[in-house]
Amino acid sequence: MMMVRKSKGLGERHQKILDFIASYQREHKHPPSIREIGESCDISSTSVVNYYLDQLEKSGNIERDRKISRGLRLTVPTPLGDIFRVPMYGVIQAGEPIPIPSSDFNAFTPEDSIEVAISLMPTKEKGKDLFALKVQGESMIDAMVNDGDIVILKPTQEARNGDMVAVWLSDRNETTLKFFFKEKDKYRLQPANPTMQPIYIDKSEALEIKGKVVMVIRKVERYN
Amino acid sequence: MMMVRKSKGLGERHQKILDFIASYQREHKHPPSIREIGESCDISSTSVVNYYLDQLEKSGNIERDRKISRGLRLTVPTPLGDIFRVPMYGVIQAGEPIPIPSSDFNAFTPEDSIEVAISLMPTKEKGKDLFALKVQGESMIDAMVNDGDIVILKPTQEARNGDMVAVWLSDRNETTLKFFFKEKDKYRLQPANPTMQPIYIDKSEALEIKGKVVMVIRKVERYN
DNA sequence: CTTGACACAGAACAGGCGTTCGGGTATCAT
DNA sequence: ATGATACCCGAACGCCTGTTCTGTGTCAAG
Repeated sequence: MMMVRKSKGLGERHQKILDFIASYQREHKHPPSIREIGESCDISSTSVVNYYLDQLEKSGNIERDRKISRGLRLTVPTPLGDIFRVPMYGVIQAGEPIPIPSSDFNAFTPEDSIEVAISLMPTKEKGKDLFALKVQGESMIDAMVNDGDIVILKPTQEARNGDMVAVWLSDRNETTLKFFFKEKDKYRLQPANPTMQPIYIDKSEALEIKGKVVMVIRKVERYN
Repeated sequence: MMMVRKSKGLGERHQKILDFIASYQREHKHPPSIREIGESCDISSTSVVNYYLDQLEKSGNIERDRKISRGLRLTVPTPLGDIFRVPMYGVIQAGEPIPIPSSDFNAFTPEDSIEVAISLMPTKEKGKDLFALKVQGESMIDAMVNDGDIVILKPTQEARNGDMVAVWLSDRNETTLKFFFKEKDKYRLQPANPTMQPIYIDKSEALEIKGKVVMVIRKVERYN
């Protein structure tokens, strides 16, 4: 029978070392030395630290530049704090409902995500629940959003006046992006294009706010 | 009279060291040592490298952790390789010419720049000469570009058919963003909004292409 | 011409740091 | 009991690296 002294994968010691590297890196802007890891994790011998680092490297948790001082870094969690990864959940188009993320945390694949510099994020909208959709079709030109644009949304069912929202009008079977205003007995949906007229939705009509638009990104490719 | 051996600020050597640190960091994921800097920049003595690093630290270009191997990092240009810094050169609006960067390298202040994740850059358009402009006014709605949007441009005087260009029509005293097509005896400037009609510019008219639009970023704020 | 700031070289020092080696001590299967 | 395995210690080795000190040549100012 196999020995089960440690739960086969990462032991407590491994995790502690990983955590220390991350926090040390945040604080000092550079990785710790072997001896510093040892002190922090109550390991009195550098060889033991080295022993664990070897394992962490084999298991893919860290990378090491041998022979180079402090030449180790975390691989998995992308410690670089300047970038924000937003999962891409699909497309948004006029005739289809908006694919919003399921309530539980589904592990999103990094392949299907886009990166945004956090300095570009508006108004500290840095909630971890943002998601992105790719615009399909030219049905949202009145929102100044073109085919192929990427819209970044924050899932919400409520909106404040002036927010740009993604709504599903089930009566009309239509998805649209508009600025949202609640008025006396109706909702006013104002296109982003100031030359275009708003549409009014009676409160009796179904209006499902699916998310708030935070950002639009357009990679300008060749005209087709 | 003052000595003018070096142009008072950062000399050529300083810049070379700064560049080397950035490229080394990108490649090795950790900063270079003093001796590595020396080899790369043709400085045979570590003391001279140290001498320059001291100056770069005093001038605020780098930070150093003394006594610690490779304990230096760039402060200003964000050496992390996943992000791209684009200088912001001003505003673009219909009635004014486009402020293109002066041909010589003018040191841009990081305050007036935006960061873009490198993974967002279209089609390897990662030339170092990109610049950004903030759109002022609602005169470019036919290009699907709204007031407050940020356009990222690549300076050029020529365009291929289908490129989206920023042009200055001196006859009309107008700046505009359009898709560019060269036809028999005229230029066709096609709005991004497919519901709008193109305008035609006779080749006798002055048409100055100032740059190619690479990307448009819109931070969606509250409607005003 | 002298002075002094400046840019640089070279060497030496000392500590930082990764590496390695010989030796321990548990736990578990045979 | 015995060996295998995992875990751990301490010390030594030696390169890596930042630091510092002495010296040299240049150039502008007094």
